[in-house]
Amino acid sequence: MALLSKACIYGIRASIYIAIEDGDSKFVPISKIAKELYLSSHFLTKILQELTKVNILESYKGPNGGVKLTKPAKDISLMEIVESIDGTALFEECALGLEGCGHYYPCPLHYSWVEQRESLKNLFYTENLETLSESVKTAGFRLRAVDLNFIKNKEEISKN
Amino acid sequence: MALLSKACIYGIRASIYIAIEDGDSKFVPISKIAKELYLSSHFLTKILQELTKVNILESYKGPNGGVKLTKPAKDISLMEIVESIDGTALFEECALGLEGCGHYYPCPLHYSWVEQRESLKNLFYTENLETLSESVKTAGFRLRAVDLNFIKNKEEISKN
DNA sequence: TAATTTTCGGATAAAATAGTCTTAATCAGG
DNA sequence: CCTGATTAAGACTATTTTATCCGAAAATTA
Repeated sequence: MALLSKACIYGIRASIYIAIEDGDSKFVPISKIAKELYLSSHFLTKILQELTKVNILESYKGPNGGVKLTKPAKDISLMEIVESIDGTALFEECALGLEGCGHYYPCPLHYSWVEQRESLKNLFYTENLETLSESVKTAGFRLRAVDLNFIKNKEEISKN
Repeated sequence: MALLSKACIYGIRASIYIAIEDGDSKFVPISKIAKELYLSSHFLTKILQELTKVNILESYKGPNGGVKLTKPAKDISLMEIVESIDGTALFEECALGLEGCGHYYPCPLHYSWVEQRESLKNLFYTENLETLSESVKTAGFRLRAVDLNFIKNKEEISKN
C-alpha cells in the first residue's frame, strides 16, 4: 500500500508541471502534460476535472485551451490537491481505522500516530506548487519516470 | 485513502488481541477474536493465514485449537505485521510513485518525504505487541469500535 | 468410530480504484 | 458560418481490494 492513490500522484505531478509551464497565466493543454509526464491523457483529463471542480484549476475549451491555475502557484498547497483527490482520511483518521478514536477513547496507537500525522500534515501544508516547481526548474528534480534500462546500477540510484 | 489497508488494520488489531489473551503461550480461536473485535471471522481467518505463512503466528486445528504467537509479544514489531500484509511500499517508495527516486534522481518531494518516511518507519519498528497490548490492558485503550449512538458529542470525542 | 471444533483454501461476489473510449460541446481561424 | 482542433463529461471495461461462503482436512472428545 502506498501513501497516495495513483490518481492523486498523477494530479500532483501534473499540477507541478502546470506551475512550471507558467500555468498561472496561460492555459496548458492536458494532452501536452500527459505526453511530457508519460501519462494517459484520458485518465489525466478525468483527474484534472476533479481539480477543476474544486476550483484549483480553471479549464478552457477549444484551440489554445487547456487548464491553468486559478491562483498563484505559491498559494496552492499540496494539501489542497491531496484532499481534493484522496480526501482527508490520511490526515484525520485513526491508524487502526477506529471511528471516534481520540483523546477520550484512544486506540493503542493513538498518541504515536497523532504526532506522526501532524508532522505529515505540516509537510503537505508547507509544500506548495511554487516550492515544488522551483526545485524542478532550478535543481533539475524529476517529475517523470526514468528509463531504468539505461541505468547500470539500479540499487545505487535508489539510495536516499 | 488511508495509511493502511483494512486487511492490515484487522491483522494488527487481532494480533494485539492475541497478545492480550496470552497468545504467546496458548492457542486463541479465530472465531473468538472475530467476535470480540466485531470482525468477520471468515475474512479474519484469511488475513491471519498470511501471518501464519510468514511465521508470525502458529495455528492448530481442532478443539482447543486456534492461533498463537510464535515468539514473545515484545519481539513482534508492528513493522513485521504491516510488511507481511501491506508490503514495504509505504516505507520504501517515492511519495510521487517515481521508480528509482533517490538522491541521484530526486523528485521534488524527495527530501521532505524521506525524512517523514524514516520517522514513520521508526514508529512502526518501535511499537510492538507487548507495548500495544499493555496499553489496552493497563490503560483501557480501545481495540474495537465504539457504538457512536451512545455518544452525545461526536465532535468532542474525536479530539486528539 | 462418530460428532464436534477448528483451520485451510478455493470459489465467488461486491465495492473501490484504475484506466479507456466515445460523444458532445465549444472555440479559433479561415 | 463552416471546419478542424480541443476539452468536458460520462459510459464502459479492467484490475485490485474487500468480503463472504462453503467444503475439506485435521485434531479432540466422548
